[in-house]
Amino acid sequence: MTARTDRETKILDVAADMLVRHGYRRVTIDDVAGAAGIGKGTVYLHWKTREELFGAVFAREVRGAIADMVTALHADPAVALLHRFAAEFFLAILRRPLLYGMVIGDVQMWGKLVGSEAGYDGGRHNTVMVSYVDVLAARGLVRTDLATPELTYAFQSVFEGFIYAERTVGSTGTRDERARLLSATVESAFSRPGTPDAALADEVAALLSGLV
Amino acid sequence: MTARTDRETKILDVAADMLVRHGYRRVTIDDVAGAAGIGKGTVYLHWKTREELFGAVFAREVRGAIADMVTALHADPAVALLHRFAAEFFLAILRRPLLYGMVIGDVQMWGKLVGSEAGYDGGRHNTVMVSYVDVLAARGLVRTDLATPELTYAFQSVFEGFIYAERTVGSTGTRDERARLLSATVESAFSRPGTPDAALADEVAALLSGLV
DNA sequence: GTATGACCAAGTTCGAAATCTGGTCAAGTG
DNA sequence: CACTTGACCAGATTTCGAACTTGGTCATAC
Repeated sequence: MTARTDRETKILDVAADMLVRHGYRRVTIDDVAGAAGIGKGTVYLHWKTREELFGAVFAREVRGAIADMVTALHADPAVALLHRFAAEFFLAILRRPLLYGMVIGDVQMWGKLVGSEAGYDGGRHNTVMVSYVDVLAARGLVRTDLATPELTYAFQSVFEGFIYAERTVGSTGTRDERARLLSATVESAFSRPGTPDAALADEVAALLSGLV
Repeated sequence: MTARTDRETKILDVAADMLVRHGYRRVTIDDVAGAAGIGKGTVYLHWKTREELFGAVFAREVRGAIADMVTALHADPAVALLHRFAAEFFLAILRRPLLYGMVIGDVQMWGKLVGSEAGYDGGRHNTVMVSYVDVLAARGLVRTDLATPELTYAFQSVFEGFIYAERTVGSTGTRDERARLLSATVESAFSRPGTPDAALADEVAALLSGLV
């Protein structure tokens, strides 16, 4: 059955590539099948509709970014700190044009799938972020004068502000420098000193994995 | 000549109202002239093109928001502090649907005028913000471990992040509470303790007025 | 000198015909 | 028999010219 999985991977690779290059509207199932070297009907053995196929492309991007975060958390538990987390996540998104396109709502790229929760539950995302911040709060790693929901809202606003600002060409310095700027901003805005251990990193990684 | 100015005001009032209600595409010069009780040709005695008319509507919104800021600065010099400034400006924008629509790039509302610098110079806006932050830096009212351009970039990212977050319905609390949350975020992220005097407030007001 | 609305060219909308494409499934393949 | 395929079709999309709308002008009216 691994041949089937390989084929699935191949189709998603092709679809992702064509999405980046031509955008949702212009990519047909025939195109994808052709470029993958299979018949159109075969695509439908994997996904019931076109929307589901592209939803799967998106879901894989999300899984990739989360996997990056989990890896980073294992390599260095300090990534569990809100400002380190922000910088890593920022880069994980910018590294993936399709993910970035979805976050900024690029209609040319994602067509009607923008903000359609295609293969991803935005409400769950929010819940997970609140839980994460709550875990940090319990360990005194974030400021305590703001309730967790407010702090999470503020953090997400800051984070998305930096993501959106990437569109502006007049950006300062390199992408890494902007990640560090985000980190410095989040650190002084929300973080409190402390050193996370592996257990905390695992807990955060587990939370993220719940986003599958 | 004041009759002419009155008429201009009337036309802009009508055009602004129709923009909010129907959006750029649906508002014709005939509509505006009709609702203003004048002939179509008369509109063209004030602006050379349709685009210029709506650009003037936008420019007036900007002037209104800046006037609010100048008033606030005079009423309380502490508004010159970055975090106070952020909260005031945030509310000044949200108070004006047309301005808010332009900031978030509402194409339905502003049509092709979104991001077209219609009657407003975005580059100048940036320059002014850098100058403002520089003034604060010179007085030790913001953190000094970041260069002014970086600090300004970070501030604007945070600010716009909170503006964009307003679109999300799942916002916490009231608009004023979110303004205070923005203020608290900016304060700990960028501000340093200090009390501005009237001279500083005037200086900042003058900078803003340069944006006409 | 000032205001107007009939007028016109350029742009937009409309509708029907032509084309394309998501999704199915009978036929083909190994 | 399990799997794959592409011809096929209905519904969606595009095309294209005709009908209509509207930005902008200017001769006329006041």
